[in-house]
Amino acid sequence: MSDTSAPARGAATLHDVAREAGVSLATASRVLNGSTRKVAESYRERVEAAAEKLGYTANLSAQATARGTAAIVALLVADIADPYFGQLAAGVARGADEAGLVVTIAITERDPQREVRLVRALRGQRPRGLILAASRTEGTDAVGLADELEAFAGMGGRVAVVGPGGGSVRTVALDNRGGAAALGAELARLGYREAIVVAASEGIRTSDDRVAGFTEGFGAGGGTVREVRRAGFTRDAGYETAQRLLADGLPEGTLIFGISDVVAIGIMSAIRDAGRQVGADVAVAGFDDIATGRDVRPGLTTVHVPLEELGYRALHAATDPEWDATEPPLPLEVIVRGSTPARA
Amino acid sequence: MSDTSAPARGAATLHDVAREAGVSLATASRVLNGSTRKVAESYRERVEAAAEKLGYTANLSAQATARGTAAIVALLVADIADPYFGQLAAGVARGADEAGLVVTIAITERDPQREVRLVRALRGQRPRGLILAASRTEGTDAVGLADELEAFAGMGGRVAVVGPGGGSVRTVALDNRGGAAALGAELARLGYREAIVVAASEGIRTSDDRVAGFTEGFGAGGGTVREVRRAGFTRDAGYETAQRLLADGLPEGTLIFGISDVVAIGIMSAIRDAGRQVGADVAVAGFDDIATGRDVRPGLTTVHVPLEELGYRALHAATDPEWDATEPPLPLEVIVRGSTPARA
DNA sequence: AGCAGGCGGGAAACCGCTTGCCAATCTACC
DNA sequence: GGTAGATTGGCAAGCGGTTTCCCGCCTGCT
Repeated sequence: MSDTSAPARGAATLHDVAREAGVSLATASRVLNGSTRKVAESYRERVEAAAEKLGYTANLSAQATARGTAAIVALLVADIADPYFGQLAAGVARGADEAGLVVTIAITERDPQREVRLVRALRGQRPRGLILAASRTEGTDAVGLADELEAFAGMGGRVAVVGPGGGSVRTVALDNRGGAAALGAELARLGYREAIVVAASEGIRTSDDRVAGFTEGFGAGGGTVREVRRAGFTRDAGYETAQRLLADGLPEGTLIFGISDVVAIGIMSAIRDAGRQVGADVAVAGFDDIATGRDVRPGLTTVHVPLEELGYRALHAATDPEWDATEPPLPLEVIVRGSTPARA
Repeated sequence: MSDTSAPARGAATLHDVAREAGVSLATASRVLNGSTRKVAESYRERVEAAAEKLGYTANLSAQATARGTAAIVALLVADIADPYFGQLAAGVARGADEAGLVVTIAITERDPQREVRLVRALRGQRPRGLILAASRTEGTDAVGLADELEAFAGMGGRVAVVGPGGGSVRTVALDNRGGAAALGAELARLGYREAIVVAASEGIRTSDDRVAGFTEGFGAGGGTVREVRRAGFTRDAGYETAQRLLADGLPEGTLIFGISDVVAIGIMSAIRDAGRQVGADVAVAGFDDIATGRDVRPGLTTVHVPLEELGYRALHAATDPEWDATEPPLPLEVIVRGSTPARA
């Protein structure tokens, strides 16, 4: 089908196109890749025809080498199978598509060491920007992420972190603390008085902020956080922690706040598997509002985070030269569903 | 922190490293990037020290330009927020990481036009391989995907498609038909006699195969597929279709087979929202065994597809020079959960 | 001691594309 | 009709690496 005058071997190069069109390399380049210089209509047509005929596609690597920067944005997530990151990635991908950028993705598996290695590797691509969406741990970061990021910034790349940022990097803020406080307040209003929080380990900002916010809001409403259990960000961590909690004996009417929806859903499953009832018996709340929260029964009470939009914004933070740092944080919204019925 | 003898501007280049180490460009290249040629230990050390000191990272674009091929594998999915693709992508990412490849991802949004455009764009990266995971539509493909893929293969790239493949491309097979048949048979055995299938539009191979297989297996067991409703592959499509189905009147004991878990979960939600019971009242089954299927109640009966492994295999199909096309397809397994209780 | 052969460093060509600069052609105005 | 100025091709020098040769030097064998 497409064997017209097949280039000897491999892809057609700009050279081939130029020759085919009978113009110089420079002219062909100017026609095919955005250049400010004008090219006469007749030439332009010839070049375009030749390119079409040869099925020419610019070699992005060569282009990047010549231009010194690649039309790439790198995305670092903890786990792409996690719906939280999936939705976020969708937003990033949409923005990238609009901006004509390619997105490369890397998985940290929540391992800080790995994260540093990956940033270093991605740096090699000379991407326009780098989006860090893996939950970052606080301060010290003994392993040198900061250095690596600095190096990246030093070569002209922009770094955007979603979630608790800080420092010089651009941050797409998420008011974890405020959202959790609102959730806590609402739950206190619904009549809950005792809560257990299933969080990630201390030092993970996202987790810490949510715990702090929740404690604050719930406390202000007259509730007490009886205990903070440390788990992880996964469904299974939630499941297992809840199992232990249940084994220890969980009075009716207790509320469990899972640090994220994924965790909360694991908790719900454990409760049901133990023969208890989610809702009136043991209430559960989460955070993020991932799609699944609508489909479990009872529905999961949570704080809505516009994940897709978050990713979209992160993309822009990581690529727009003039990014408005003052843009207001995305609004979070408490969503009450059946997993936390009002207490009598 | 890292200001030793900061390169004038931008990243350190191999040039910088060579100069710093007092060796030639060639030697530095040989030390830092896999070369078969040996370099004396003393030189090697000097170069490595220099690289370390300067925080050198090879410019992948330049490397790709010089080598003619990039250490990249491109992944095309319909929707990265969909857990099916998320898990698949996780497998791809794992394999890529092991192989030292970077993965770039693109979203087709299930639009064939877009898909062609994306393949063309990705081609520009000269990736080692391309993984097509977006459900492909049958035959004709008026828009020229085949040509585009051929062009890609022509320049030395490998194409792997997961799911119903065919033609010259490498295929990571999934026995949709057999799996669905097994599911149908099992459900018939459980006592179901009437089923409604909620599928995607005709022409989508994955959907067609599952419908055919299910009809076959269910029929062989004595059941009848009363109707095939056309929807899409999304949760909402399932939800809405089920709503209509319910409005039309759904006799107790009916079984609804959703073409994928995502669809089936939408169906379950619609049933419950309509005040009916999932299970004894209206039974539901899906296909894929996404993680969420465990957490809804009742649990979703489905066919287990090792998605992560599927992605992992796809990665290899798309990159290994000698890929064993005869490798047996991944085993599928029917998983019966509460959404399809045995009928009296 | 003499010579072949292997080892390994370095110069330079090249990968595909961009872009600064030069020069040729064209337009316009006096 | 001549000349200044504006257009717009094309040449060639990069961009940061890789890799082919070439060649000097060290071994080892006779």
